[in-house]
Amino acid sequence: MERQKIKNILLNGETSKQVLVKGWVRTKRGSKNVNFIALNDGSTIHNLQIVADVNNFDDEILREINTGASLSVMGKLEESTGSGQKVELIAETIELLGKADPEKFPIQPKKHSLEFLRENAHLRFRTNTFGAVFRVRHAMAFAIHKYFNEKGFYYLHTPIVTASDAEGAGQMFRVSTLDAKNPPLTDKGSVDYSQDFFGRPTNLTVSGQLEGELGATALGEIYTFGPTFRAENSNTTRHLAEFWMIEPEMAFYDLKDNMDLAEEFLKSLIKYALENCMDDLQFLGNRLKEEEKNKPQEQRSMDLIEKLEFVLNNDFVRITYTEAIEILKNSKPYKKKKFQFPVDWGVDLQSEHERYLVEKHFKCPVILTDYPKEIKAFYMKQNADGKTVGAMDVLFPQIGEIIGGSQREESLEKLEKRMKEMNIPAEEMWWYLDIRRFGSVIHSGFGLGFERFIQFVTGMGNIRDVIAFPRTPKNAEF
RNA sequence: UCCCUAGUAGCUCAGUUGGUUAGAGCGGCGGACUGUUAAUCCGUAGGUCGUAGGUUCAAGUCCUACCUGGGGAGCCA
Repeated sequence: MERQKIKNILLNGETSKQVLVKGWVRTKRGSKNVNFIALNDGSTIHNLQIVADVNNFDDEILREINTGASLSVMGKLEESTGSGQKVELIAETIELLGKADPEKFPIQPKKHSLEFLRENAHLRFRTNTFGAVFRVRHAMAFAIHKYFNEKGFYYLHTPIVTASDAEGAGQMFRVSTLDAKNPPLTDKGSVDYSQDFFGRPTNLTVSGQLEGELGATALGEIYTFGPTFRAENSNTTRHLAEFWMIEPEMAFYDLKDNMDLAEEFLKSLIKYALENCMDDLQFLGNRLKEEEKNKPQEQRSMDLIEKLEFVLNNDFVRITYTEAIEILKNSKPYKKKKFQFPVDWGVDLQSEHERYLVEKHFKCPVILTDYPKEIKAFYMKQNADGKTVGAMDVLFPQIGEIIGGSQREESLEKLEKRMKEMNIPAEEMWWYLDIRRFGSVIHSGFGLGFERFIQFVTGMGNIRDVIAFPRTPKNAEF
């Protein structure tokens, strides 16, 4: 007999039919004559209720059906006489596939703190919350590929190991096969990387963008979706040392095209989540409400599903950096000196400023554009005013910057000049400059932090709870 | 990296101005129960109070250092 998924049975199972299911026990309840087993197989957040007549089974096997144990159950699907579920499985045979010692299995049928579950990341998939998060995460990854594929973008695999350290996106992880205790040295006493595996210093990538531009200026539109590594000592709810990033890069796109794409892209993902993950989103929404029950009203977040629908149905606000500075200077917290950091044209916006704009002033996702060139990367399109560059950051409530992107400088001359000003070694990046030498075109792109986006969709407050095995400073367990 | 905060039973936490033998709920185990919904009821076991020093007649409680977690900031996605 073929095994059926619980999702399928709950959706369109026919009563009086013989079915076979396999899964893990969430709880077992019982009385003298009958035992109820909530079985979950990961296909859905919902459990299938198994009804076991005590008289039909050995005491031995019933005793070993504990939370966490795995079972194979065959029986007849029937309408449930109890409330809480439409159908239930009247067990005829139960095979205990794997025991779970109730004294040792850490996941109990009760509420666990997210901190505790993080320390049991290998088992936390077995909880409702993490089951929901990882099903949604999968759906979003799939929706990303679907969106770009339908738009004619090509999925480009940019390298994980890179020799360029000029990407300017923070500290990198060194990749080396040299003996760390006793590395070969040059005459001058520094480490001789010419003897290393690649014959030069190499690192894990901090961005696939530069290689992405090479692909885009031939294939037209590409995107990357891969792991990214930053060796920053960041200890926040929004940072990981290893995270996943989506980086589309498009030839012939100017900054406005870039913004249009970013907005349409985000909305299509949210739409996909609402259409395909409603069960899980509802659970996550309730979880969030429960968690925030003790918070004062004004600190509570909007209902998860309402929030997603709101973002889907409203245009993102688009303003320039200069306009944002004006708004901040006229704001109440600025006048009352509530901001901790200064607001002046030329300084980078702090999270408190971004939060004010998004959460208080506009109450809506905001795209900020045209930042001062001094606070942005060398490759961004230099605007005619000589002061700003064609950058765009998409700011979301609670998460902050979810997308960072720009139109890229396509003029070889201007780019080389800017690199010189910023002390970026042009010789090492000859390949990056070559696309400006040969058939240069305007082009744009952006990077979406996948985990930050999953935080937004699931309402999870800590980025470590939306990736299976988080890598953070001092933590690489599992 | 900086600031704040926490670490007591398997989990979540209480533990008074330092004072005798360290507490609860949940979970586990044993039993009861006519179909339960994180079932309920009765009983029971379970602790090097994060680690190392120090102050004191006396430290879970006070002090110092370190470790780990959480929140915030910076850096960024």
